[in-house]
Amino acid sequence: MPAMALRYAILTALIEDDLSGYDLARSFDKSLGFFWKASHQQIYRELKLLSERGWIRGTAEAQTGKPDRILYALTDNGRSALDEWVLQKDRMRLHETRDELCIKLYNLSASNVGYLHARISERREEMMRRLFLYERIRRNHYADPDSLPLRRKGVYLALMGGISQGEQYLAWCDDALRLLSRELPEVDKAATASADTA
Amino acid sequence: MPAMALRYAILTALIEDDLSGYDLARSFDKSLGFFWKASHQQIYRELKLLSERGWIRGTAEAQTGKPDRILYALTDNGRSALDEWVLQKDRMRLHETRDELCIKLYNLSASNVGYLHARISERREEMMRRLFLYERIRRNHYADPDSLPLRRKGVYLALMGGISQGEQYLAWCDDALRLLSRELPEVDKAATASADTA
DNA sequence: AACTAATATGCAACATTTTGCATATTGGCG
DNA sequence: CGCCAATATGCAAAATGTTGCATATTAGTT
Repeated sequence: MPAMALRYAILTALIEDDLSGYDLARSFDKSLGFFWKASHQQIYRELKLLSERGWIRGTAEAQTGKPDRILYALTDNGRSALDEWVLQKDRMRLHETRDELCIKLYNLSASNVGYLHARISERREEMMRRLFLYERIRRNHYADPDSLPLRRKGVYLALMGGISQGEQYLAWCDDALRLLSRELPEVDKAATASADTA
Repeated sequence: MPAMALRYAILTALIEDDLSGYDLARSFDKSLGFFWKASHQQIYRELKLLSERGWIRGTAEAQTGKPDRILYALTDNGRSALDEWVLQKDRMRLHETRDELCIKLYNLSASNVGYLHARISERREEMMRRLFLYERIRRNHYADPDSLPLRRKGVYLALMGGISQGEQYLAWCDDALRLLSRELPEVDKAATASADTA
């Protein structure tokens, strides 16, 4: 059987709560989604497969003020499939950044230094936003890690990994922006400076 | 036209040297490959397409002691396609870890804590090896970043990103291993301790 | 002389992810 | 009332990545 980590990410998301496809799509935009992204199409397709396989059970539910939705719950079969998967060998893909920006940096030149500076600034902003979110989750749910049940300690570790990686990324952005601004043509430099104070 | 970052990663690798498919496959195992991995099949397929499109030119070359190979060189068309791509909008995928291990951590339990501890140890080892490599490249080629030509400064930035991310990852592994060992059953704990000293 | 390893290239099938489109319901705004 | 936004679900095709196999050359080993 193939790797199909998304499948197990979905099962994992269903451990504590019953969720609809829509809920899952949104939760893959945060929390678990920090480590694994998925579009709603991937999720709906997978939900159908999991349902046919009997690993989850869907129940249609009428909602007031909104279209009906299907709430999915983990079955016993699904639960044990998940437990088995955790113990299965995974291919150790060690943090391949897979960010086009890195390749673009290999092409740094006078004609694109301004553009790349701007892209890194954007990423810095975006990471900042994400870190606020992480930190909020941490404060609200993981303030006292020692007192957490074992499973939540695992989630806590993943979260802390995300936070410290994010902080490292911010620091790198700052270094990169500093180096690049020294190479910026004077015109761009002025524009960037005024954008910073705006 | 689609993103196809691999295509441009290959062109980037050909900026300074002419390389064969085999050379590329190996260079995607280091250097550029820290940011973008590719199998030899992906590379050969792409080389053929790029060749047909006239962005690279392949020249068969007899070698003494080895089978013939095809050396590829960037053409002027390829060079300008690459320059244009750098300035094109990329989708900002912010460091999605995409490591199954993170999802598995969300499933931490007494029955898998030993297994997960072992997997994190492996990753720590692997990252250590990678960092040695990074550091060697840094010492040999980027010891004095200020004196580098502009393009190489970009490569330097990517490299430094890799190094500091790697160091952050090592620190996270240590934290995680410490937390997990406190949850290890006594038998496993003894086994882990003796493995450490071996 | 057969066997193994490294070099060097490639196809076909499959798995996975992304993109573009399509549809329906309800609530609020102007 | 018509339009827009959010909720909620889904198909089909294209792009991208992985796996398994196949082939050929040369060097060194058994």
